[in-house]
Amino acid sequence: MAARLVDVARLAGVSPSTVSYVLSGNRPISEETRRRVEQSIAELGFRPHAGARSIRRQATNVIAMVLPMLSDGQSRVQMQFVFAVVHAARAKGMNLLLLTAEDGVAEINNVVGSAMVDGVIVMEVQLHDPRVPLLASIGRPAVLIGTPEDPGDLVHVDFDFAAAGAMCVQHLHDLGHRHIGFLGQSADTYAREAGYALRARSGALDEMAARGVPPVWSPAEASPAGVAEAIEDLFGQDPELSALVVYNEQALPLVLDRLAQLDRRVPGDMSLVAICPDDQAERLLPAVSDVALPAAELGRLAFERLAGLIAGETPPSTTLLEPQLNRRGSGGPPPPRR
Amino acid sequence: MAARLVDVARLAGVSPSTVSYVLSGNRPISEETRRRVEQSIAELGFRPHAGARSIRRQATNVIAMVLPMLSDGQSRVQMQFVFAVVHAARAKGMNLLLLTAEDGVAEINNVVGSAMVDGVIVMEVQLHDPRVPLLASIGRPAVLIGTPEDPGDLVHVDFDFAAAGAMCVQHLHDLGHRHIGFLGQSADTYAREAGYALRARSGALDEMAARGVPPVWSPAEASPAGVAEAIEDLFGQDPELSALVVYNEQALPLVLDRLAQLDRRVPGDMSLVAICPDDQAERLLPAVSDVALPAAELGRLAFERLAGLIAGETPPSTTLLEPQLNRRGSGGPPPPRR
DNA sequence: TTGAAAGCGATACCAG
DNA sequence: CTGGTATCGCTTTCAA
Repeated sequence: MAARLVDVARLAGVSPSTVSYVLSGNRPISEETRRRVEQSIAELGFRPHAGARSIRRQATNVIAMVLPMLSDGQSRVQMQFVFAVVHAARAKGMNLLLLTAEDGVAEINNVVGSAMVDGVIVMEVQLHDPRVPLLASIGRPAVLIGTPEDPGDLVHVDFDFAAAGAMCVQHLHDLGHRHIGFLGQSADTYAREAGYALRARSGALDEMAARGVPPVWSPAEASPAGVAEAIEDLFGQDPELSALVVYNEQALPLVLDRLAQLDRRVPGDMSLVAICPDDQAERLLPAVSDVALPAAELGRLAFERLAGLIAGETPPSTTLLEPQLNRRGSGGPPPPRR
Repeated sequence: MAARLVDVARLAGVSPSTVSYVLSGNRPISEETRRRVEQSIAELGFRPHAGARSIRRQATNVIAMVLPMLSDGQSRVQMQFVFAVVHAARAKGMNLLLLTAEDGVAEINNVVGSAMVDGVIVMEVQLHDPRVPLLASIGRPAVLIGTPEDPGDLVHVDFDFAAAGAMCVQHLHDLGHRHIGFLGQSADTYAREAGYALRARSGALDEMAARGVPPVWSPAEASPAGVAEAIEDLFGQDPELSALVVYNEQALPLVLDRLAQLDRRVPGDMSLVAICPDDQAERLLPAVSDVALPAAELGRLAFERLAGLIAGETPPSTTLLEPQLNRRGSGGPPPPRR
């Protein structure tokens, strides 16, 4: 039922190869012939069969992206990665296949092994990630979003989370704060060795240490109870806390709520800096100063690196986006001693 | 480099057809032969070439999902659709190809026309959606999430937004409220005739009318300023408002913030019911009563319908999930007259 | 229970 | 500038 290339050829009165060359542009075609062929293609609504094509070409024009584990649409950041990649891919006429991390290594093997995709983007890579050696060994184009402990030669792009954490502390310290807490991701994020979480935390804690600020931190679940607990924990460690670095996009609004409940005004009693997507910090009350997490940019970048690899280029194996601070209403000088 | 079927055959000392039959199970194979073949497959790490396979089979085992326009990961609901579909698909060994709505009808045509995918799921269908007639005409398996004005025979799944809107009003009215406002989606959502937005709104407004409640509503942008404006607008229309139906997941936290700013306590001064994903309402302070938007379930359902169509079944062309109310802390009796 | 061989739909080399 | 045809990797009929 679907028209095939031979049908087009017949209708246009040319040979199949000619039609193929009109399609690919790999050989000069007379104006007249091209017109007839294109006319026939339109008339029949012909589309080259992707599968048939992929067997002779060495490519499918499809790339795969591996979603993070347990992903039920929780995190905005992850979504932004995905959307940025789809859009970048579609803009270049490529298609995106989504894989879930649950089946992990096996699924990656499947889609690249069966030549379904030309390359793979893996997000949420962990410090010791079994997918990393796999990707290294299959030797097909692959890009990591995130930095494993040992990336080998694998191309990876990342945000400099350590610098981001340090920058937050530095900002608050510069405002005069000498008692700063770090409110981080959920405990199990650290447990599974998510690089971004570990690096942001140590970036912050190291900077605290370097500046003589007592290093205080707590993980936090993104629920009212979890946040309340984390904040209590932080104050327990240092009752003089006058500033918080929050790296937990989901918990951020709850942190504001909780501080309000505790009658700590932001920024009057407590200053805040977050590491999170910029539009998210901007929308809060008060708008929160942040080190913006450039998720969309990272996604776009990851795609570009992958496209480069597929095209046979040799992109830089490491790219680290530098943090930038956006000052908003949530930071101020520490309150006078009570 | 990648092992091919013939390589397996050679190594196992059998003919290619035998290998193929071992793979497909379409013909009895002696235990001994099967063992040798499977051994060879494992040894060579052989995976059948998906493209080559798709040209003889009538299927690719891949389905496409069309993302909404302008989607930058804004909406949780949309994400949940996507994740639900990927997971459902992966669980059945199928793969998901993501398309963006920007390239619209053309891209759908491309991927199904070129036999890249066995079927398509379209989300965020609008009342008059050009993709609907297209899908109807190509006659390939397709499922809509959402209900266009004229779905024809197209299989679609949806949440009963009209009933949801009505249920919210009913709940508040039953609590004693006689002045209820509806705070909806952004103005342009209505402008582009998003079915869910229009139906939820008219469900609510009709129910208000039926109960003698003055029908009051306002669209709202999901920003502090937008929400402030919408709330002012609502009070301008009816200063006696004691309850709000909020159908705007992104604005919901901002509504709470704004009411707090205006010194209206929830639920003391103002009752609230939201239409939004349940976990989102649950996480607020106070936890918000809601009519849960079953995004994940809709996504799963959409996939199942599509899988049915691909398998040659004839699933019901319409499926409407019924709303359900979750009572939480944000609803109470109206305050005594001031 | 197995093998030989004819395709599937498009591409690209070899000729002209 | 164009045509014939081998070929890609797998499936499936036909034959044994």
